[in-house]
Amino acid sequence: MKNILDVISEVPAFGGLPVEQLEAIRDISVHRRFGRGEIIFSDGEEGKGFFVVADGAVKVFKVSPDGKEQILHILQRGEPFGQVAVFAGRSFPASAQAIAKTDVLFFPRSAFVDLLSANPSLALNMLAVLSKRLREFTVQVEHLSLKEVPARLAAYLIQLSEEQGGAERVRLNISKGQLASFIGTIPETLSRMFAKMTARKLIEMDGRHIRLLDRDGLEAFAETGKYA
Amino acid sequence: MKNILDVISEVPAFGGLPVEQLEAIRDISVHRRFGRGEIIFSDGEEGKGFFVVADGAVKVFKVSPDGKEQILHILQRGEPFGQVAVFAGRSFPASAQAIAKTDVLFFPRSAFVDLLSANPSLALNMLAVLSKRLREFTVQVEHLSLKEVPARLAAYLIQLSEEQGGAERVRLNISKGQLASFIGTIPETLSRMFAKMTARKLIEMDGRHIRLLDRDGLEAFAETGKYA
DNA sequence: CCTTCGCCTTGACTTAGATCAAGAAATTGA
DNA sequence: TCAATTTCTTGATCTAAGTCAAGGCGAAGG
Repeated sequence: MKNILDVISEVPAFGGLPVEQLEAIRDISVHRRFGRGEIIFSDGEEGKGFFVVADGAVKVFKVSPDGKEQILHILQRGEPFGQVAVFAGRSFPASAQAIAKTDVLFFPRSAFVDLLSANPSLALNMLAVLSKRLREFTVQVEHLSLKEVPARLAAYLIQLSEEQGGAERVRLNISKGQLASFIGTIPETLSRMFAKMTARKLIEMDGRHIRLLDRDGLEAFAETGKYA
Repeated sequence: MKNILDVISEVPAFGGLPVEQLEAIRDISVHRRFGRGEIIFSDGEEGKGFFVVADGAVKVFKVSPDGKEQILHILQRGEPFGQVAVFAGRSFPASAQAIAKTDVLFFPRSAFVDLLSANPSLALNMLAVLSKRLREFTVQVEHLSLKEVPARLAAYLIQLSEEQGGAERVRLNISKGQLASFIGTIPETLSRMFAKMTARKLIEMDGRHIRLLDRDGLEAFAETGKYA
């Protein structure tokens, strides 16, 4: 893993802070490492602090009594998770698991709250981060409730392409099974949708690589769920 | 409407603040009134500030292209809404409508951000409010994705009873049509579920009043969606 | 008091997507 | 490198819940 201060300075939530601030943040952080598949915390567990992904990737998810899972968020380098337990209610509202070998920084609650109290701009940054996550949730609820699976998948692919610089050829950063869980369906259904979109010449698939052949078609598809 | 300072002092987000603080908050607030059915803001619109319900009730919702709506939140007196646009991205992530004659207090962005900067404890309060809402969203996503309609309805009734002091007889504070939209279904389906739960002697209905006859049964139902 | 309008309920039917089952590919690790 | 395990795909079937259609019922106004 890189120098901790470098990692911290690249975290959006800590953006625009003076160096002394970043050093103070570094000084309260604790480095921890998780292997692929390791649980970082579980739904309902008491949270003594929150985390930032330094390297690797983490999924945050809920599980139903019969074992089906819904992924709420996939976190990459620089993204914080577990803050809800720090600012309200103390318990984690979902579970978190490393989906690759992962380095995280842990920030103990009280030390971090002290920093916040001394630092309005850090607090405003955190408000921005939580607000962004709330915005993402509104989209997730909208999708689950008002859109069908093909539309959710199309929207995901377009978003993925945007994250990867608008490339025509995108690479899934998670397995198809995980993707199914993220968009709120099961692998069988996802597989059928990929087949259907391929047949309609909207995409072309090669393992984890997907070529977006008809972005306008996909966008129309994401909007209405109907074939253009 | 009551004295503005009284309203502000009862807002959880402003809890525990000294009087001068509350007065400063009052001094930047703008009182506005909306009739039943009036739109307060629309999805995507630029947000110049956020709101607190002083009296009445507000729904925050998303609409699909074909007009179906999903309610994200019902807000009662003292609850803030529209903060996301203030702290991240500037546009409102959903629409808001008064569902009764409603008084709101409006807080302009920059004046409020100034207060936050000067006031770490106000910022911490806001972090707690946003975190609470994030927690609610995790439950909503879990319900939409992993539970069936009867389970979502049972969970809603139990929550409603808790909000009304654990009473056995609860009163719906929204119409059944709105309730359907809130739990992510349509009025016809909701109606059938009520009929089924009544037949199973889990509840007894009389207009907007519902008697919870078998709380354990409902809780089991909320958990598994199966009849105990 | 009766009429009207919005809200709710009930019935018949359709459908998106889940489940069950089996096999094919791909990854892992010995 | 090859066996083992996991992940993905495809087919057949099932089911929860949405759609369409028709009536009932209660609150609000003439």
